[in-house]
Amino acid sequence: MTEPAINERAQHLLKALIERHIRDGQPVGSKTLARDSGLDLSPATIRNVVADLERMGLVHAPHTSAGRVPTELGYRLFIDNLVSVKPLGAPEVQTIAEQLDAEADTSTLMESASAMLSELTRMAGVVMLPFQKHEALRHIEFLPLSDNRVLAILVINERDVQNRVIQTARPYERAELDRIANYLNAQFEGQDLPTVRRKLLDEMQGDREHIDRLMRSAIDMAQQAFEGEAGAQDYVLAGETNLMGYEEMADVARLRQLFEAFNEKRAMLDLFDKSLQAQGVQIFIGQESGYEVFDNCSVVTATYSSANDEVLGVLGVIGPTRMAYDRIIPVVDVTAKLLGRVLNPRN
Amino acid sequence: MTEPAINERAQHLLKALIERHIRDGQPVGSKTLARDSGLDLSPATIRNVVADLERMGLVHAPHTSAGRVPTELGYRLFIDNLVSVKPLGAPEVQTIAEQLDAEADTSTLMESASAMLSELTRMAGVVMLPFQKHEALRHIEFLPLSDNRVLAILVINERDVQNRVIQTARPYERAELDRIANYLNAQFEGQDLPTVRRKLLDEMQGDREHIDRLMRSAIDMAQQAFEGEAGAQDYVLAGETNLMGYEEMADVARLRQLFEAFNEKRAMLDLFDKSLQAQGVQIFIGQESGYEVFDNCSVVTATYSSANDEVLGVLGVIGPTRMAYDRIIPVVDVTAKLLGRVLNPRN
DNA sequence: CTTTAGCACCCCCGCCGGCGGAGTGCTAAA
DNA sequence: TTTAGCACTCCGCCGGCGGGGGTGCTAAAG
Repeated sequence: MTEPAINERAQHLLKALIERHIRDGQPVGSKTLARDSGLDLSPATIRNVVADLERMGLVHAPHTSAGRVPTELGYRLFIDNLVSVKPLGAPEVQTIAEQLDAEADTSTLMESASAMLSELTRMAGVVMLPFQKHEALRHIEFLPLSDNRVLAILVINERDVQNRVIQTARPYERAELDRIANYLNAQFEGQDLPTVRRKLLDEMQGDREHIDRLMRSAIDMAQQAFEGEAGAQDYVLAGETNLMGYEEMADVARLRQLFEAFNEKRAMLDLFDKSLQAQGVQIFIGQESGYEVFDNCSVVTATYSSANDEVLGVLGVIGPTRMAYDRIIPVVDVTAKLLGRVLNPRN
Repeated sequence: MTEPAINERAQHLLKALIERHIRDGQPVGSKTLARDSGLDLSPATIRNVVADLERMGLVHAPHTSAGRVPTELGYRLFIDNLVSVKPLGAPEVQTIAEQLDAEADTSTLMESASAMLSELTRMAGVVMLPFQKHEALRHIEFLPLSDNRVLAILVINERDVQNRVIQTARPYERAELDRIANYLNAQFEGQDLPTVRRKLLDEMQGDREHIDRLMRSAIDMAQQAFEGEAGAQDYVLAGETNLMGYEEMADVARLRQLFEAFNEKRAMLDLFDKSLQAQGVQIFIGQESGYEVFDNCSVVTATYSSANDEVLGVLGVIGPTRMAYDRIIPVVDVTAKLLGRVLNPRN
């Protein structure tokens, strides 16, 4: 039982069928297809071909004697081999570039990127926060609080400020904290966080008797300040409500699951992690994601990279599987490229 | 044409009707009401009374010869005069108190409060960020960035850290920035932000020729650092997805509008602002909010206050008008009280 | 005057059957 | 291999029908 060959003509018809279905959402029949496939074939012939496509699992009839609808497999083939991507026009690229304000701080930038994605695609836009692999410590500062607590302020990579409260064994004076901070700044400024963490660990391992009180305090505090710092992944989502506009999302129960998945983040982070394996645009169709909540949805992602081709993170959109891939793909692609470019100078 | 008097018995029946409707969501008929109103009346009598209630606009029949459903006016009367609030049990109060961790920083606290509200009520929980009326400047610090830009870090009220990038006329050295920060800290530490702003303005007005270069730079920078700082209101929302579980929210289009309102924040902030007029629990039923998006929804709010009865902010829940007010009201009330208590020590 | 039983009536809702439209698979001819 | 013809299938829509829940009115009882 050999698979029927999928010849040129069948591919062409599959393409026409999917494009048509993407446009109007209806099952596509042989007559319609005969009309706008471009090929000069009768409906009867087309029926034969489409029956083959069905046997191959590329299309599917919702019920006997209805037109055909693409299956996930059909979409897969379409995306891998058939889709003709429409490049974005220069003015559109221009607009995107302008929206991504190089002056803004990282999180604002992420937000405008995902807002843009959602606006351009009328679906939900997602931007995963960039990896902090190369977070360099810019500055550290301590402020005394009440009850043996100290507020640690870290400045990382030029302009990202983080702060946390740490517990100390005894109260510290302002002056003492300043000395500690000075020591740490002198020691570690400009180095990246993994390095700093490693060095701190080394210091700890060393003979603690032989290091002075100041250093010991400094190391203890720094240790606390940097801990838990190891990249808690997160993302910025925008335009979820766009998804409520699609009939294929009309089921409130499913919609709810989807939105809960957005809140819980697990599934999304997982999926976006996967798409880091390869560079460039990647597409997960329905079940391919491995998560039930994304049934009937596709996720189009792209990694964004610094000038030296180091992957900084990943962004994308999520919407119904029936989406206009020919337009979505370039939008995601271009946004990723531009975001990478804007983000680059700050590393 | 005088309004029919709403006597004791009619009120009792209205109460029973609304309680019943809240429980099962169905229109309530005379037979049902006769059974579980507690009064020993025949359905026929009840029909007469309920017809009066309808004339008064307190209940409404979805169609001829159907049971009755409360109107907004009916709910209003119910809430103002009839509802018997069930106080929370001590263990429940205990649980809430434990969830609100006094050690956490403000925004974490807001998040757990709204998560709690949404969990306890199975609706959406909202906590408006506390007013920063009495924000005291704790510490200010500057770090040089490239291109005549400076990163300003403000520590406010013990542990809230804010930062912004400011433009300067010329590049500054690290040492110079430190001197400026020292000057500002010496001058303003511990004072609240409005005062600081006013003093800065005064200094600006003064004869700029007679103040030295350092001070001038300091004032310019501080000016920039503090500007735009004037309380951008915001809130923390949790459990929106709970709302997707109610049949009265089954209409995706309306749901979408509601969620968009959550994102845009305008309507919500406005409504919460209104409820600051009075202390304690307040309830907006459907149209009363003045916003169409909240049709069929009720918003239950309560202000939370410091020990000296100064209102710090407001929190609440939003859900379908058909909600169990007897339970929701105390939950919101208690949460507000406890949040006020936890928040208090830090001012 | 109030309460109640009885009764006719009303409207919603779910169900069924018929019908038109769209599209299919098969067969046989070109 | 392609195509016309044809019988068939299924969906969606409409209208009719019946049952159930509930009402308003009337008249009698308290």
